[in-house]
Amino acid sequence: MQKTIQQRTLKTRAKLLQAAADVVQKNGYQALRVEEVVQAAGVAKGTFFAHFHDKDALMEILIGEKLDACLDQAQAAEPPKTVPKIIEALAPVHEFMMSERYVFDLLIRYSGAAAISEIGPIAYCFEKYFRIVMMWLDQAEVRQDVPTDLLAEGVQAFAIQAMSLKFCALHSATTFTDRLETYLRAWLSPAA
Amino acid sequence: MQKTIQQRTLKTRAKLLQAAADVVQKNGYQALRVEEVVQAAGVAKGTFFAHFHDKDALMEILIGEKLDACLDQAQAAEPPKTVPKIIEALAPVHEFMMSERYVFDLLIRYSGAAAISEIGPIAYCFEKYFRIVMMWLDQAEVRQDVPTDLLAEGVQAFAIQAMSLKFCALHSATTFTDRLETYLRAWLSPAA
DNA sequence: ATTTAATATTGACCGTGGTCAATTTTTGAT
DNA sequence: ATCAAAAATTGACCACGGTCAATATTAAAT
Repeated sequence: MQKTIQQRTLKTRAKLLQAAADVVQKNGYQALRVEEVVQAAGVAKGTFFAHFHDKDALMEILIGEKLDACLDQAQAAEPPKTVPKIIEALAPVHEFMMSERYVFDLLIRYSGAAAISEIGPIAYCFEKYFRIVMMWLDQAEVRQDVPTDLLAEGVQAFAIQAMSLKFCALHSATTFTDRLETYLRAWLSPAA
Repeated sequence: MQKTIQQRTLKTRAKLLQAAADVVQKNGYQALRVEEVVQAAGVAKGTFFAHFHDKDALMEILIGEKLDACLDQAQAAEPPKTVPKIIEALAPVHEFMMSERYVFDLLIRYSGAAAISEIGPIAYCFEKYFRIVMMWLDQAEVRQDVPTDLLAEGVQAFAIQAMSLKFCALHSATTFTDRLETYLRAWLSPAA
């Protein structure tokens, strides 16, 4: 079983990705139409699905790339040691995650790898988020009666909860940041 | 502005809901096709959309009803006072929420009311979940340094996190119950 | 009983994601 | 250079959710 990847394959894929990025740039993720992408890329519709399993797979790549960049940005800063600083450091990440309802839903849907053999770009980002927070917590003034990895998982859970509520009219009295701060203070503060 | 609802409206709606429930019974939620429902109900496709804004709206009703019943079941039992008992009491609820990937995704998507004026069945259930847990926690041996409503929100957040990971091949080593127990012990235990 | 206005139903039609047999292009062997 | 097998591309076609102008039915007024 041999598998030669032709040059044009890479070219076509690049064209599709570029075209898709352009389309997103114009109207956001939610409004992206496969038809529009293939037209902009100058290929047939079937070609799209020869390169990406479905529309979601393309979205995973586009959104994953962006999210990965946000995570890099967060990681580049000085490791935060307090709850407000942690929230501040994660701000670009959370901001992007909440930028569109569509984006948030897709992120949640693909946050876990469906199969071990194939970790998608978004599941990878969630792992990265986890690792970054864990590293921070290792050197922050937080409760020590619980393992750091568990604390980091909790931060992720609370961040998602706070983001969920952000899209919820019922709880719009409190801002995302304030809510997350309340959560994390209760979760991370050292036992009195 | 008067609005007379005709008798047949109620009848047609009931027929559609019954037909939909039957279809779900046979093949689950994920596989439900609007076409199949209207055929089983003996009405035209347009009629369906005169009664429900879209397919999701029907799903919200069907899934919301079922979830509400599960919550009633949980509430009927003796108020649990320990973490394992709480998890046990919530078991039927979580079981249903995880019964299908499709169900879980839809629940998350509609967990927050999009508009204050119109709280959907699922958002209502999430509120109910929150209220039940809060009542339990008021009389349980849990940490007292944090308001009960915040504790209850946390339980919800951790439950969702644990369910998410249940669908994730990467974290399938631990069972849902074990994971949730770990989370809740760390979150609810009184400060040492 | 008729009329009329409000309400409900219909089904042909559309938009969009996704499929696949047929065709074209590339690669490697001779 | 020629040819055969593998790989990539094409676009007509399908599935399914959703729309809407036309039609049918109901309820209330006379």
